[in-house]
Amino acid sequence: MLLTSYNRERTAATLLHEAEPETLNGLFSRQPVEFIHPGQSIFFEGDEAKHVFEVVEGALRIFRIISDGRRVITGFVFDGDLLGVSLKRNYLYSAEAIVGTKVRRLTKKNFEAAVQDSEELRPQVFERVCDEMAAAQDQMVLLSCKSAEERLCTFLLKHLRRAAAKSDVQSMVQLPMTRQDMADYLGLTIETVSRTITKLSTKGVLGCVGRHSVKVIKPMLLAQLAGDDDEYGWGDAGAAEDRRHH
Amino acid sequence: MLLTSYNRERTAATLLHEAEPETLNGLFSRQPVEFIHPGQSIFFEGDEAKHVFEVVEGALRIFRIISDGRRVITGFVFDGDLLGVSLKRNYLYSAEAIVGTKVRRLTKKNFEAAVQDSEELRPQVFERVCDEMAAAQDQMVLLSCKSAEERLCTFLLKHLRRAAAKSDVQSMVQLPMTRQDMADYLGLTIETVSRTITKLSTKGVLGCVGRHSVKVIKPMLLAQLAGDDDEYGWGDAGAAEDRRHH
DNA sequence: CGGTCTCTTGAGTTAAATCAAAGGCGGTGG
DNA sequence: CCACCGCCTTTGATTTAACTCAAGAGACCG
Repeated sequence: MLLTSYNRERTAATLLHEAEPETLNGLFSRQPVEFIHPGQSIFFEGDEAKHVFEVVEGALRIFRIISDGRRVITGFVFDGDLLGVSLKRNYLYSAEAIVGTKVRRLTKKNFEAAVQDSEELRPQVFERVCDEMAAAQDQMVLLSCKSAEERLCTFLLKHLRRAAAKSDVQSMVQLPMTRQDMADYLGLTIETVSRTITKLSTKGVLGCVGRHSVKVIKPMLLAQLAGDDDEYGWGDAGAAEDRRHH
Repeated sequence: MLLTSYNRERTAATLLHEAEPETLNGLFSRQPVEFIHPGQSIFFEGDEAKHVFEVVEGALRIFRIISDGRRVITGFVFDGDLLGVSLKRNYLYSAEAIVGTKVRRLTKKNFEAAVQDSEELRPQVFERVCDEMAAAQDQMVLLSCKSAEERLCTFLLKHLRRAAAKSDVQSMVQLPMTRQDMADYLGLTIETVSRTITKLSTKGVLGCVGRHSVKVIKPMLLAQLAGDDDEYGWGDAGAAEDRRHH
């Protein structure tokens, strides 16, 4: 609602028989790009969910403010991600740019109409929603029982994989968000985040380069410290020790 | 895979033009009912997600076992709920009956075919998935920053509302799960759950009746202690105090 | 009625939060 | 280009809510 262009939008029918390979992101390709300044919001928790957004470039934080004024970040979205797909009537969270960000939008109505009519698009939406659910589950596991160090390592590992997938410079991870953002995302305080990063740095797992990027020196150790053991253990099933928390 | 009946199933086409009002649960109405004993699983994390289940009666716990043997319960499902809708290829969690439970199943293939072809069913699935996402978000908020007391009150309140919606006896809440289940769901230990319930009981908020049900005596106070302030505060916007955690 | 399993209660420990202050990065203006 | 200022981050000291360990009490079953 703070945005400038009230974009003229193509109808669902127009959207359809145009793009050749029919990708979800393709739906947005003719929409005007909107620039969001750092700290600016694209919608607020409780707003009517009128639009679906595609992030073209940049990064946003997705968060809720709870009764006592604290902020919980439920996720970050980056270029290529969609925002606002799995919502009924209202946004359940606010979305705010972390850095200068470019987005495109479609009305929810047009987005859904286009998806409904396409045999190709429907499974793509389904897949995105499933991924979102899986991420939410992982986050619940993290918040339920991981230690501060495990949380940070899990977080960094996720971003390392993102970077690797985009074939960026090996082992360099860009972290556009602040320490406070990480704290609010990981269910920790800023001090604990800072101390834990320092500790990982001291251990030689990683090296900080400025405030917003780290170089991962020992990715294997990082993965081990994350405590996921990616996909249930390494075969020694039934070794349910009596470990409890942390 | 532990189940007995390898049900003959109607085809998607057959499923469709039969039920008059076309509800999601209606899809399952002709499927055979399967009985699940307490502690028995209907599927395991990692299994190929072949079926979608409708819970007819009873209660199940949905959980993951993490590398060190601990269990994280990501949700409970009760009668009327569907299980296995928002999954791609494999189950992300195990599902185990808490008490004697009745379920019906459809192959994922048939379920999805039936849904795809129906203008009435598609939005119903979408709504269920949205509710699931919303529940996951709420749980993240709970795990991120709520105290033990707030967690328990939030949990009890949710179950109180369930009971109220089913027009059961006012203020009596059935809790079929064990204290350990609650602990694994709320990110606490069994001792903390027990102590917190005792404290709430001492305060006169509720009274325990046996192990598996409580009588809520002061529902308003319970809601207050849950710390949700259902939908961002009561108007005093901008009163972001300097409160931090718990 | 006795056994087993679950739950409660107590005592002590700990990881992370809180409170407090110093350090350093980045932007601005002289 | 450099000095200053503000904000973010780091580091230190202390507190605390929840965890761990341990033992006893109560519910439910045959």
